[in-house]
Parts: sequence; structure tokens; C-alpha cells
Amino acid sequence: MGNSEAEMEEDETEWRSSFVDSAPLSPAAASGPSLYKTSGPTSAHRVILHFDLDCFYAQVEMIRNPALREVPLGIQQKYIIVTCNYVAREQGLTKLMSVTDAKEKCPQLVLVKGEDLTHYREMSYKVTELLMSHCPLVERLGFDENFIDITEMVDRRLTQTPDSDNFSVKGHIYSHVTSDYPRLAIGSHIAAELREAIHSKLGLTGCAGIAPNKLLAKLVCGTFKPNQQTTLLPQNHGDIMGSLSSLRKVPGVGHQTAKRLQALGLVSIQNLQLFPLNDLAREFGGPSAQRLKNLAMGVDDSPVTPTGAPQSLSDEDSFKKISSAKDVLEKIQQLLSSLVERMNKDGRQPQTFRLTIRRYSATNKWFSRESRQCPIPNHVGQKITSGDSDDAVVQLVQLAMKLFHKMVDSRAAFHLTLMNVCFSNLQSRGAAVSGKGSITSFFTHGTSPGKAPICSSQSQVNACSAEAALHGSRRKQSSVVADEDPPLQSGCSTARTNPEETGNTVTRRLPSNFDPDVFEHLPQDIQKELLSPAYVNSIPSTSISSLSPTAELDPSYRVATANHHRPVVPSASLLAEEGRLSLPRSPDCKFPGNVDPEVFSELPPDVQKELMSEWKQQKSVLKTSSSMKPGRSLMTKDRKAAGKGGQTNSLLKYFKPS
DNA sequence: CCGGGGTTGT
DNA sequence: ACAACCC
Repeated sequence: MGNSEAEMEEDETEWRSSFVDSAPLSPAAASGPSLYKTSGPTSAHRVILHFDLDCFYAQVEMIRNPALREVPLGIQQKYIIVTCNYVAREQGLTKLMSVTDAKEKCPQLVLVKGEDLTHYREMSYKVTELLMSHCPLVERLGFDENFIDITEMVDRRLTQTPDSDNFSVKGHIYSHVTSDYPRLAIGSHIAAELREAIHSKLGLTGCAGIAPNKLLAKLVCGTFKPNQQTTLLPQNHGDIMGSLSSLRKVPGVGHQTAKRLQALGLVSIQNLQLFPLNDLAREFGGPSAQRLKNLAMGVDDSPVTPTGAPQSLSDEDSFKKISSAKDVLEKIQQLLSSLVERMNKDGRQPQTFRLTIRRYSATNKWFSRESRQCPIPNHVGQKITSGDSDDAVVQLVQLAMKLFHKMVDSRAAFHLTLMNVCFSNLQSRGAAVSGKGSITSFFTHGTSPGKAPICSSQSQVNACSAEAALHGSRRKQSSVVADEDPPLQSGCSTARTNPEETGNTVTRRLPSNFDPDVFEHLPQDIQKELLSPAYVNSIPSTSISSLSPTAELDPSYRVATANHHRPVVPSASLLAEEGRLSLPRSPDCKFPGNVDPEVFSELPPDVQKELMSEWKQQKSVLKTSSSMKPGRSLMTKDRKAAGKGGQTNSLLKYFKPS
């Protein structure tokens, strides 16, 4: 059934820009053709959005107390300012700054305690819910970010609105080069509509990035910072990767990975792009090596996995010192009381309990936490769900203390700086869990559901906004494409954009190709490759970049783009020009831009295929049919989405208004 | 340098 | 159970 529709030929289309930031989202409907399809296993060209709310905690506090909008505001957790509003940022504050430093920079700074995440968590789920009401494929990342796969929405609009007016990109375009990519353009309209919906219904502003995969969408999202959106066109994929100042900036490359890469002499994106896969695999193992290389090239086929209800609920507190059993017990009790209440509201029954501690150790080695976990006896779990909280807490505290003694010998001195309690393995009622037996359907002896069905079947719920996102049944896909989807209206009103000049520019560009210092640290074979004629010839040297004056010949549409400063184009990166694809080895094969054929050839065939398709992206006039392999190899991922049987009901708790 | 959360992979 | 990653 209609799966990858893939090819639409993108013919030329024009577009103009508009700065209007808003447009009403229309009523309707969660989409959803077939339930659960994540837009193809790896659909050839997806349209992915990344949403990032502006200084989220600060926004929530400003909504709760509007007077805070006018003052420099910082959200404090213990001794740290975790985020702050833009008034405070103008005075030089940044995230994760210590309270002392912050007060020093900004004496009038107003602080609000932010250790209790309740309000933030609630607002966070409202945002996710709102997004889900328009498209089911929403994946949360932390409390303030969401990925959304709008491929199907885009395709639906494409087929139903011939109106070329839709093809103008809304908001910024990364690197102001014009082009014609109606699917991304439509994606930008959807992004603008979703942002407007979030603003009008929840009062929150944020940024959006529109790109063909999660990596790129996330990276481009932050290009224009407060309350704006940016679309990344295919010809700039290499630019945005090349603009990253270090590997650490790549989402997925954390501190440890960056250190290991550095040990291999790799510090820049380009270093990693050119590093032989085999050598990388020696250090990281095959799959991780491949993943890393792909990330460096801007390739990311990971699906947007609907997050659903959380898989665990935890509560923690850090402190200077706890060193007596009594204090431990009181802290555990305090943490459990609030956690049990949250768990009760969730409605699911946890099967596992975990206690985590962090011990003080002068020799800065702290970081590490220790934990012990155990099953939760059924009768205890039931007390949680049934609302018999006090009793549940009493029992759980006993459990917790046993776990505690497995880690700490309380006869000796100890010094804790953090405690965490966590419920996991959360079980919904009424759900059939697939798979290997066990887990009881609740038919089996005992445990009658007895009481409040947390929600049998689906449905009911609704409550105002959006009828419940996921439950979905509503409208099947029926035959060919659909019908209602939000028409976009023109609207717009009051929107204001303030671009905000940051002048920060792009960090460094290596002018002509590479930095000699870096170069000399490269392994010899890499140096050789870099100097080979094939590589050198492919470098445009100073890269005039493609800022063509854009002489569009279209009368009624202009480029406009509203903006000045643009990210610049790195000289050495991939892309540009579509080549003909045939396989690497043949002498006449042409690679885009500066891709080193030898490196390319080390990639597995299916990865090569993906790269090729990213490079050519669309508009291949002559489609060489061909080398499609229907079945993907067993590369990565998948199947985690499968499980989850039971989440449908309790999920709703997180998505209800109040 | 680590706040109060979360997820996935080993 | 822990380590890594994300915010």
C-alpha cells in the first residue's frame, strides 16, 4: 500500500519568502493513514521537523507570572542557573552558569527555583500532545524538544494542492540560496503552522528546523535563535556539517566519544569524514563506527520513533551531605511520597523499583552513581495504582532500605550527595503484551482489574484539544490519499519576527581547504589521500559558494529571504551537483563535491545507496532504475517500536489538559 | 562540572 | 548494573 511514494519529480517551482511567521493551523485532524507506519522503513526523502522551545523553563515561569517577562530571570536548580530568559541573556548570562557567576554578571537577576519539574513536565507534554494532534509521529527529546516526521502530511498536501503558492519557503532558508524543493517548502509551512498553534494555544514560542533527517533538522533548528525557523536545502547539507566547530557538536557524539576520536587524531568533522571506516571500526566496533561516519556526513536514517508515555518515572534530589541512616530514610520517604503520587496519576503499575545513590569522593571521581533494583511485589504495586499511597510508601521504603544496604554498609561512615528513586517496567491495564508469554494478561488468576479501568480500549478522553492524539482510530486511510488536512490559510497577523543579529558568524572556515596544523596530525595515508589528484581537483578552492545573484526569472516571486548574514559555505564538504550514479570503482564515476571515492567505497552498499540518494535528492531526470534492493540489510535499528502494546491508554494521561 | 530529569546500548 | 547519550 502506498508506501514510499517517493519520487515526485520536483520540477521547478518558485518560491518567495515571507517573513510572516505565522499562519493558522487548521482544524483538523490527526493524520494517519495506516496506523503506525513510520513513513517507510527509510523513506527516500522524508521531511523531518525539529522543534526546540525557547528557554523553556523560563517561559513556563513567565506564563505563571507575567511580571517576570520584564526582568532578567534565571531558573535555579541548586547552585546552577539552568536556563534564563532573553532579558537575562542580553546581560551575558548563559545556560548552566553558576549562581555566583550569574549574580556577578547581572546583580538584578531574579531567580526562581526550578528543582520541582512538575509544571515544566506538564507543559512539556501539552506541547507534545498538540504536535501529536496534527501528526502522530512525534518523538520527544528532553522536555523542550520534539522531532516530528511530517513526510506524509507533506505528501498529502502536495497531491491535494496544486496551488503553487504553497511552494514558498516560510521562515529562513539556510544559506539563502534559492531552490525548488516543494516538499521542504511545504514542510516549512507546516512548521510555521505548528509553531503558531503552540503559541496561540499554549503561549509558548520556539524554533523549528526543517530537513530530511533528524540530525540535520536538529542542527539547522538553532540557526536563527529565538522564535524563528530555518529550512535546510539539500545543497547545504555539507555546509551545515562543515560549520560545526568540533565533533562534540554532533548530536550523538558526547564527551567520551569525542575524546576517543581525538585520540585517533580526529577533531573536526572533515577529519572524521575522511577517516577510513576500517580504522574507525577497530576502535568503536562496526555499527558504531558506521554511525559515527554517517553522522559526520549528515546522514541519519534513524526513524522518528513515537515516544508515547514514559518508560520510567523517577524523582531525585542532590545535597551536600547525607551520612546517617536516619537521614537516608527520611530522604527516601520524601522522594517516594512524591513519586508514588505521580505514579498514581499515571495509572500504570510499576513492576520494578530502583534506588540510586551518588557517594561523595573528594578525588573528583564522583560522577558515578550506583544503583540496585528489585521487583515490586504485586500487592505493593496495586496500592500505588489504587491510591492507597501512604501504605504503598511504607512498603516501598522498606524495599528501598534493603536496596540501600546492599550498596552501603551503614556501620561504616558514608557520605552521599544524591539519591534517586525510580519506577520502571510500567504496566498498563488491559493491554495485551505481545511476545513471550509471561507477563500475565490480567486474566490469569487473580488480579482482576477490579477497579478503575484505566482505560479500557481506547477512546474516551478527548477533552478539549485535539482529541487525543494518539488513539487514533478516527478516520482510516481508505483509499487514495486523503482529504482533509489542514488547508493553509493565509492569515497571519501580528506576527513579528525579530531576527536578532548575532553576528556570530560561522566560526572558522578553512580557506582553501585544510588547516596545515590539522593536516600534519593526520595519519599518513589520509594525507596521501588528501593530496591525491582526484581529491585536490575536486576542491573549488575558495569556494565562491554558490551565492548566485539569483536571477530568478520569475516575475512574481522573489527570493527575499529576509536576511543578511548567512552561514557560509565550507570549502570542503560534500555535495553540490548531482552526479550520476554508478558505482564507485568505475573510472568515470563522478562524486559530488569533494567526496573521496576511496572513502566512499568503504561504505556498505546500502549506505552508499543512501548517500547517493541524498546527493541527488530529487529531480533525477533519468532514473536509472536499478539497483534497488527491496529488503534492507540488517543494519541497524528497528523494532522497538513494536513492543509497546499497552501504552495506548495510559499515555493519555500525559496528553490531557490539566 | 552536573541540575533533575529521560533514553538506549552493553 | 552501568555507561553513554540527550535536554
